[in-house]
Amino acid sequence: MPSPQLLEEYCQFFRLLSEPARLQLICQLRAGPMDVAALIEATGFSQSHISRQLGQLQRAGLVRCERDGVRTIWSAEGALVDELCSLVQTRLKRRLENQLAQLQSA
Amino acid sequence: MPSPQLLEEYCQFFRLLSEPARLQLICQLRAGPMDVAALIEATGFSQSHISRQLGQLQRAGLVRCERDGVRTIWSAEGALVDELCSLVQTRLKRRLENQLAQLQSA
DNA sequence: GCTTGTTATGACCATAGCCGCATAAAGGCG
DNA sequence: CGCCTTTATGCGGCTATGGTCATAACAAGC
Repeated sequence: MPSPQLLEEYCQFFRLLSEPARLQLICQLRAGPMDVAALIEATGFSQSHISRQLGQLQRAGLVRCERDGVRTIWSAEGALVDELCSLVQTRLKRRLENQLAQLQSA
Repeated sequence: MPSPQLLEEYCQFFRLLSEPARLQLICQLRAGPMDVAALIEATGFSQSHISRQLGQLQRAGLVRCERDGVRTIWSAEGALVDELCSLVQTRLKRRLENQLAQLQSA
């Protein structure tokens, strides 16, 4: 079993992804770097909300930014989140398939 | 980008893992099936707390139970969580290595 | 049926964290 | 230096949920 500290780190990481707004921001940025105005346009979230969530993601190293004059261009870092989502998706699919099979055999 | 519904499903799944108590229960059960008394002994959590968390994990299909008389034997289902944690661990390690390298070069 | 031991659940409190509003900070332009 | 634009942040309300206590449901043995 992982140590308590490591367990806590895992949880903090998963918590970042447990918020639809944050996960959506990451996925959006995976399509390519964008500034905050574009993220507002794409997601409909408020400016302050986006800024906060990006701050959290940045501290975790999931996202980075570079300043272009007064604008801030954000981009996603690495494919980790993609891989995690892919694994979860496979799981969700299998689960639905099983439920379907049970219904059909009943 | 994933659809909003799928995004929501991902988040709900990650939220399950974002709670130290739940993740610890899963990891504990990965070592082998146990009943609630053993989980209380191993984790120090209260009986009702454990029961609630196991309920959530069961509804998500991460854990299953079989009754042995009056006892309920719980076991972890599948290696998904292990794989997810392993990916995250790799990430955490790389991140620390980078920070260390930056400190040493400074 | 009654008692005992084990697990699940309803009621409740406390707290964490999202979310918006207003505003501050920072950076460019005339 | 003022002024505007863009982003970050302090404050506060609200909701969701972790956690406990008490109790109900359930199973087994007498």
